Formats: sequence, structure tokens, C-alpha cells
Amino acid sequence: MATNIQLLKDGLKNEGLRYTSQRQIVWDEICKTDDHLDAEDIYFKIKTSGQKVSRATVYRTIDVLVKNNLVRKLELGDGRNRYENKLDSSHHDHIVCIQCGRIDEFMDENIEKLQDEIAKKYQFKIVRHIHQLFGLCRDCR
Amino acid sequence: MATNIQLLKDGLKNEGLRYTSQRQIVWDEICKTDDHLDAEDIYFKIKTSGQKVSRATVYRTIDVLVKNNLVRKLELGDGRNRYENKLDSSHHDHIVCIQCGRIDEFMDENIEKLQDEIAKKYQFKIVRHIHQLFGLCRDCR
DNA sequence: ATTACTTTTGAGACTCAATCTCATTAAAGG
DNA sequence: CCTTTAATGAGATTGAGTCTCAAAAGTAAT
Repeated sequence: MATNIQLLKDGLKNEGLRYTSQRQIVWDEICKTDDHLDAEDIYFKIKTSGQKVSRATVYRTIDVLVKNNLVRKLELGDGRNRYENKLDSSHHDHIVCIQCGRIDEFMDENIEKLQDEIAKKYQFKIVRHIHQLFGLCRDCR
Repeated sequence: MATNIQLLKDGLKNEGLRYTSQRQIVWDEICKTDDHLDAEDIYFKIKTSGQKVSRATVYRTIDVLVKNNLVRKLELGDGRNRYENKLDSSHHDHIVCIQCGRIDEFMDENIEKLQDEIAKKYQFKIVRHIHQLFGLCRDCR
């Protein structure tokens, strides 16, 4: 069941953090799907599966995974953050359907370049960025 | 003190909404500055100035103003929405310093165009978008 | 103006995601 | 093993935002 144990162990070790069964369980749950789950989803999926990890630990573990670059945090501005594993995905941004909730991903080198130019102009050092398109997907328009 | 009364009145009338002193007070407060205030800021500024508008009404009025295109809502993903008046500003996106909180604005026609192309590719109809650069500003880097 | 109708407001209860507290449990390294 | 120190769990707490419902006020027609 445990997926990518080494990736998790290494990530934790790098930060001087301990490898625990709870952290493995949370990481497994996030790796199980390519959906964009929120913290409560993850908490309840674990709970329903009969495993026991407290809510606090789920939230704390997600933070650890985000900080260690194993998980990407999506801020859609609706008061619930979503998370996705970064197992095999490179950087991308999101297209969100406001009707059905579908989330697609996009990536455009040219936009990234233009972004860098803007940062340069403002003498700004970009640490991260958010770029999201909200609207109606193919099936909902 | 009342600023842009007609703009507000017209906006409200268009939606069949009533013009009230509370809505004028909230609108005034948002027009007073080019800062990016959150709802609590606005509520307390009004309160401190000695005027009386309830918290619920402040929140409700902000929603009305956003829906009627008088105010732009900024979602920075930190659980607190900011608001800015759209008095004399055209569309723009934001550069946010994660150190000092400074918020600058940018606008790039080319990025907008590329965005449209991406939407086309996904057969997606963009209703709105969020594009924010987070990092360190000139003074904080 | 007065009336009749409908929307808006205020006070405080409530929601919901997320964080905090602190006593208990369990990694990790000698 | 033993010790040290980090991690966990249960439940309280926070904080932004929303909801409820009786009272107040805007609007339109008389």
C-alpha cells in the first residue's frame, strides 16, 4: 500500500523531520489520485478507510508535504485549499470550471517568460505565482 | 463627503436595488483609498469614524459592489479577501510582497492574449482570472 | 403626504476551515 | 534499552464570513 516511501522519507530527513505512519498514510492518500482534494476530503478518506489519523495531524502533515515540495497547494479563493501530489507533474497553472468544478491544467512557456520580465521591471524576486482561469468548460458553456 | 453618488445610485438601480445611507458609507470608505483593504478593515474604519454600519451590512454591501462591478475583489489565498475601487483603474493583476505586504499592479496585453489562446485550446469560456506574483519587492529582497 | 409593499438593516448566533494547546506517545540515535 | 525530542490526538479556539428574523427604511401608487 505504501507508495513512494523513499521519496517521503528523504523529504522528511532533509528537514530533520521524523518518518511516521501517519505521515505515510496522508502521503499515500494524496498520491492515490490526481484529483484536487481539500484537507477535509483527505481526512475523511483516511477515516473512512478505517485508518486513524487525527484532523490536526492531517493538516500538519499536508503543510509539511507542501513545504517539502512533495505536494502543491491550490488556492482557489473559495476558502478551501486543494492539494495535488507532485509525483510526475511539472509546473502548471489551472483552469477551473465555475459550473461543474472541473479543474484542468495548463502551462505556457511564453507566459512564464513574460512574468519574469514583469518581475524584472518591478525589481521583484518571484517566489511563487498563481495563475488561474475561471469560467465555463467545454461541457458547461 | 459622499463620493460618486451617481455611480453608486446607477449601479444599484440597474439591479433593482435600493440606495441607502449604509451603502453610501461603505462605498465612500472603499473610494477613499487606493489601498487594498479587507472587509474587517473597512468595517473598523467606518466604526472608528463614528458612523454606524453593522458588520453584516458591510459584508453584504461589498458583495453588492463587487457584483455590480464597482469594486474588484482580490483573492490572495490567505483567507482574507481584499477590495479595491474600480474608479479609474482598468484591468490589472497583482504583485504581492510576502515580506512587507506591499501590493503593486501590472498589466500585460501579451499575457492576456496568450490566456485567450489557452482558453480557446481548451474550448473554455473565461469569465474571470487571477494572476498574482508572490515574492520579494525591491525593498525587501 | 399617507399607505402598502418590499427590501435592507442590525445584533448576535452560527458555520466551517484551519490552527492551537498540552498531555501522551513514539521516532531516532547513542 | 534509554534518553531526548519531535509528533500525535482530542478537543478547544480562532477568524472570516454567513444566516436569521424582527425592526426600520426605501419606493411607488394613491
